[in-house]
Amino acid sequence: MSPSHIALPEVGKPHTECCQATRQILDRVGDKWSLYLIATLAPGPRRFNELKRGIEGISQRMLTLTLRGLERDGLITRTLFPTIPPRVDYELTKLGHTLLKPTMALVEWAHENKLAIAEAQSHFDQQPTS
Amino acid sequence: MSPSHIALPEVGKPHTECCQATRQILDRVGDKWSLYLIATLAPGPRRFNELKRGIEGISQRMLTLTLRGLERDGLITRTLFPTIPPRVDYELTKLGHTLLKPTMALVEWAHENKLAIAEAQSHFDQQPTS
DNA sequence: CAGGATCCTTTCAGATACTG
DNA sequence: CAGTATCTGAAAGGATCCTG
Repeated sequence: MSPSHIALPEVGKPHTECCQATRQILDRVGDKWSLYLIATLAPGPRRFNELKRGIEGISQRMLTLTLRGLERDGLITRTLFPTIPPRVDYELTKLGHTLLKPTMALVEWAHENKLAIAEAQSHFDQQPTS
Repeated sequence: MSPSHIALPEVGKPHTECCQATRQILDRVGDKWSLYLIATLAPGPRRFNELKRGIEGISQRMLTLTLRGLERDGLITRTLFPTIPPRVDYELTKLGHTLLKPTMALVEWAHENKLAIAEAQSHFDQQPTS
């Protein structure tokens, strides 16, 4: 209910509500396959089996579920061509494209800092089990 | 024994590789509690029970695990004061602070588009089960 | 105070078989 | 081709008890 323009509150404030919207997005963007799909769809529309072949390792089930989730959030569209055999195109919506930008910012951050992170990890893992 | 490093099969697309490193980050940032912790730690160091009280709903177990993960990634530091009773301060590292910026971009995106998303969702949920 | 160890329930995700 | 339905093992996560 609070019309907060700041999504991440301070300690002590009931921030469950304002963070909830963000968590939804991050759950979506950060889940196992959504990012791959968004990236794969960035250049243009793709068909179901194109995606399945393009994203190796994804199961049919997870591809379907992830596509449904993205579609439900309005990030992609699903277009059915009632031909025989049927053809379905998936494509990023405008909303999906706007998500691309902040997502890529995070991608760049990850790329720029992955060495530092890997270093921190291996250093942490070498710590004696105190 | 098992392949400890993620070896995503070659797809022929360069973005696959960058997504793999990114997925690690997004897994971290997008998991259930990390964002709350990073946000809560943004203003300054906090103690264990401060965090526990400040982030309503988090269990002790998940707080500990999430803190360990963030520490392992070099995003926060853990400082033990060997007093009695003991005191532990958690604080964002420089790396952690740099993550704040791209994260906030995503947070803002989420905030700006949550209405559109909610709308898309309710519209999707009203679709006849065809 | 700041956790570690354990149990136990829920959820996730892969494999498989079937359909318009 | 583009899915749906079901089963099952794996993993996440909460609750609880115990410790330096």
